[in-house]
Amino acid sequence: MASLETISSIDTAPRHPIRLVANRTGLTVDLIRAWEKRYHVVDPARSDTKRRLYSDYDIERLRLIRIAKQNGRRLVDVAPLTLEALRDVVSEDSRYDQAQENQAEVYRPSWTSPLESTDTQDDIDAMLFAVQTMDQHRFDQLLQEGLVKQSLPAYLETVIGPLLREIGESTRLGKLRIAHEHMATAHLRTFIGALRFRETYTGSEPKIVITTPTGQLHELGALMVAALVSVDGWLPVYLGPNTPADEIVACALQSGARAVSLSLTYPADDPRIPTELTRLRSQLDGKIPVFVGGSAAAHHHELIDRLGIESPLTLDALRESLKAVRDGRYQGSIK
Amino acid sequence: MASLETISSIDTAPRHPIRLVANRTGLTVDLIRAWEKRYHVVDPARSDTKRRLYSDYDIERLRLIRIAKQNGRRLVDVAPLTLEALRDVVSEDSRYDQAQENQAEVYRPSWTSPLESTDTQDDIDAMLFAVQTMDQHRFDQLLQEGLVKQSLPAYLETVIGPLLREIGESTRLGKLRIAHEHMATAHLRTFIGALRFRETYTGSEPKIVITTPTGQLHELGALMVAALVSVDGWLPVYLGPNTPADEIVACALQSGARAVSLSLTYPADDPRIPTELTRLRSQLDGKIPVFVGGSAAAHHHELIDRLGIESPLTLDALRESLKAVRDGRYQGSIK
DNA sequence: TTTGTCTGGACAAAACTGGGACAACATTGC
DNA sequence: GCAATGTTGTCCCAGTTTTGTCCAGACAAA
Repeated sequence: MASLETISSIDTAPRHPIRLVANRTGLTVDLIRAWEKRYHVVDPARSDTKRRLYSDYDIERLRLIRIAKQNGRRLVDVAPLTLEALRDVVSEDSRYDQAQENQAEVYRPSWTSPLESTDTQDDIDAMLFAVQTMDQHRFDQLLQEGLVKQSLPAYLETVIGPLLREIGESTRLGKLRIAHEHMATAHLRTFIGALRFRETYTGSEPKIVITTPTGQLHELGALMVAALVSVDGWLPVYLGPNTPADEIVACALQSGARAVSLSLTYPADDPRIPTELTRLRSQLDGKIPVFVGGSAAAHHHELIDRLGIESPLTLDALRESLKAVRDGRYQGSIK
Repeated sequence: MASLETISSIDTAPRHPIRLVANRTGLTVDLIRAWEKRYHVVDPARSDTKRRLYSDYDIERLRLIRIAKQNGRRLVDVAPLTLEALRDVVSEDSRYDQAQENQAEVYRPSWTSPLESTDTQDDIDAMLFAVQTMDQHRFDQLLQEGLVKQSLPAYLETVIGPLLREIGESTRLGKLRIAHEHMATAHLRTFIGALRFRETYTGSEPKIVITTPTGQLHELGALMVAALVSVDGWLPVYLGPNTPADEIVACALQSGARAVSLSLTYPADDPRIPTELTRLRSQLDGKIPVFVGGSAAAHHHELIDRLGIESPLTLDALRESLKAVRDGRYQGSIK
């Protein structure tokens, strides 16, 4: 295996013991050995006392295979694939998977496991418990672990989003203290903020300005969008929350952005929103599309339609629209 | 005075008995000796009566090795590593999914002199320029590079702090737009927030609650403190900005924190500050010291003194006071 | 005196290895 | 539908390596 030509820059030097591989991939030690025994999923080098020694390349393979399985692939099918082929399979699944998420239960083949949904709910519950017990360290750990199991877009949609809603809800109902919510929010701000730096930038990516308009102080939704679009080859110009329309325009023009994305959450009926949106749309070159999302976007449905602003209903819909923009296929308000 | 920092600011003077080392690292005395016997993990100096005397350097090594083991490394593999190599291994392991693409080629223009003599003001100017040109990517790059040149505490004190002040000042004078400031602030929020995860935690660190009181919406100062104290072996419970006194108390008690730190910046004369501070001090067990810092702390000098709240003038003074608390040497308001 | 540290060695628990068994479940063929 | 077959995660075993703990007797510190 050491002679495998690797296009990617992943290190093939064998050095990691099996326990560490288990930690990183979320697989059990037994399972890693079983996979090797049955399908030669990996073929680790050995120490002088026959201990298995894995390379970074092996770990990445195992991680991807785990995600592929989570998406319903069979081990037999994915085991022989190269790393590149695995990447393709996984990224393809992540989108298809989410599209199905929004469809009727009936059509769902058995392999889009009940396991997955209960599994993620378990994860979220565990995170809520960590928040409730003020265990910031555990909270971070759970967030990191969850990310191993699926692709970034799927993770944002199925874990982070629901988690944010549940934290908000629990605080409103008094199940969590304000201090708990503060802690969780502050930590998520750091965590989500770091997500987009998992991607590598070449400098030639199209830019997108991401923020929230005046009066909207909650930035996590916008930050999620920034992480999300990074995956699809955008370079976010992230401005944080509460940016006046004029400033958004100035920023978009100066940076040469190809799109603008806003997040609306709370308060939903802020009277400044219509003013700001109108102002923004009118000052921007018509070629720069504006996207609006977040739970409060629905409250301004008519206005948004009238202004010719896009308002995708899911993160996945946003991704698709942005791909059209990026590839030059965007042509005004589609809807 | 030229800022010639030693590569690592860790003291190599041998002075700690084995018991203290065990307490600080969470290892048993027997184990420390066993590791030395079998793998020469450390090679402590000896007193004239053959007692082992460990340096801060040794302690750091042992701490890291313990964490490496928790991550699944084998003792045989990590024992021979240098402190720097250990740091790399550990931070790689605990943040395995954090893409480290910082290996980008460093083409250093001929006009920049060698690393040591580069003036920090030049760095800050370059950062300001990146902000002004909305070059977020470059801004991030400069931040990362600057961090390599010095220790984290020194970096916060000499680069990040001044940078924040200059950005604020420039915005007020109209040299920067609000959009620029937003971009910079949002990015720094992510960057500083991630800093404390350069450190690794064993779970046995004393905790410190860090936040800003009601009305204080700027969190970067508090976040800097969180990053800072992580270096000295504290586990920050970071609550973000704008936390009511009652919630701070609840959080401190629930998490079993050994200290509380607040940051005051703007507005300096908010009438809620005295109320909140008084409330906080009176509700907290007298054994939990409260520290207040930030540019607005001076405005409340008398009150702070009267309440017996600590108000160290520099980040360094804060570190020292916290060390006293951590090692049980704290005894009420010292001043 | 009492408590803590030292050395060297013994011992036991934990972890890893190859091999195999087995139950849960999915798929296929009828 | 139902039975046969295939897939896959988990567990058990016995032998080896690695690692944590304990002990005894000598000495040092408080």
